[in-house]
Amino acid sequence: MTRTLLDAVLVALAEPTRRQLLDLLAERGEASASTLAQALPVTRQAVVKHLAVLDDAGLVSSRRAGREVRYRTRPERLAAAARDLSELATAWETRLATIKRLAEEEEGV
Amino acid sequence: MTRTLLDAVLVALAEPTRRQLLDLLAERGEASASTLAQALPVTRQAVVKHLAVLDDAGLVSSRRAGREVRYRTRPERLAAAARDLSELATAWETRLATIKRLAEEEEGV
DNA sequence: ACCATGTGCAACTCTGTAGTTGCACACAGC
DNA sequence: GCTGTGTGCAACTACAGAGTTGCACATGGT
Repeated sequence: MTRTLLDAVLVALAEPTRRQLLDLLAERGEASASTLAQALPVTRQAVVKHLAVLDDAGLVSSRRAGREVRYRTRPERLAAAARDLSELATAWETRLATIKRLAEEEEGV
Repeated sequence: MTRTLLDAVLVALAEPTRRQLLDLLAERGEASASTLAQALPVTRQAVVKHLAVLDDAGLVSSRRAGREVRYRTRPERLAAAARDLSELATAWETRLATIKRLAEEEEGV
């Protein structure tokens, strides 16, 4: 189970500002913390912290380009998280179907 | 866009205790707050609050049975959230692919 | 060498919320 | 009727994290 990683993704996505950052990054392809901060009602430092959380969750990656650090999204990681949730949903459905079947059997006896 | 609903789901799932509650519910099919609290290191009241959050996100439903209230998971809502995230991932991928193509064209000039 | 811009680190404030306790009410069984 | 157990509501505590400010360091351009 990639349980710990999925947890990190969910925590990262639970924050509105972080989702906004991801939107901006998806839009621009690549951007620095300073540039992103200009488009948001928060300081650069706040943006840096959010990007760190997103990085821990694997949702963004960063590279140095001269004196600035550029971030970009990592769609595969989000896709993986989506798959994990989908699997979880399927597991629940199966469980509920089994319970329903058992209930009907008991009723039949 | 079911953006607001997806938000609620993400916030709900970001909490470890809430995910545990969902696990327990998926396991048992149906359970009351008091019963669930016995399996967790928190009080019934804490469980009730968490269940309220999960209910707001549409991840669980409840029904009265005599003097107790029984909760169960709603797999369709989780599945829907998974689909939304998947679509988002696809959108990012498309965007990145476009940017990459543009970069290569410019390089070609 | 100097200046402008971008980043990194640390300490601080403050709001949200997870969790608690205490008590009142509701229902099932005796 | 009384008593168990389960639920509902309200006030409170406490901690995590979102955001800030201030300053030091690094890099590119002139």
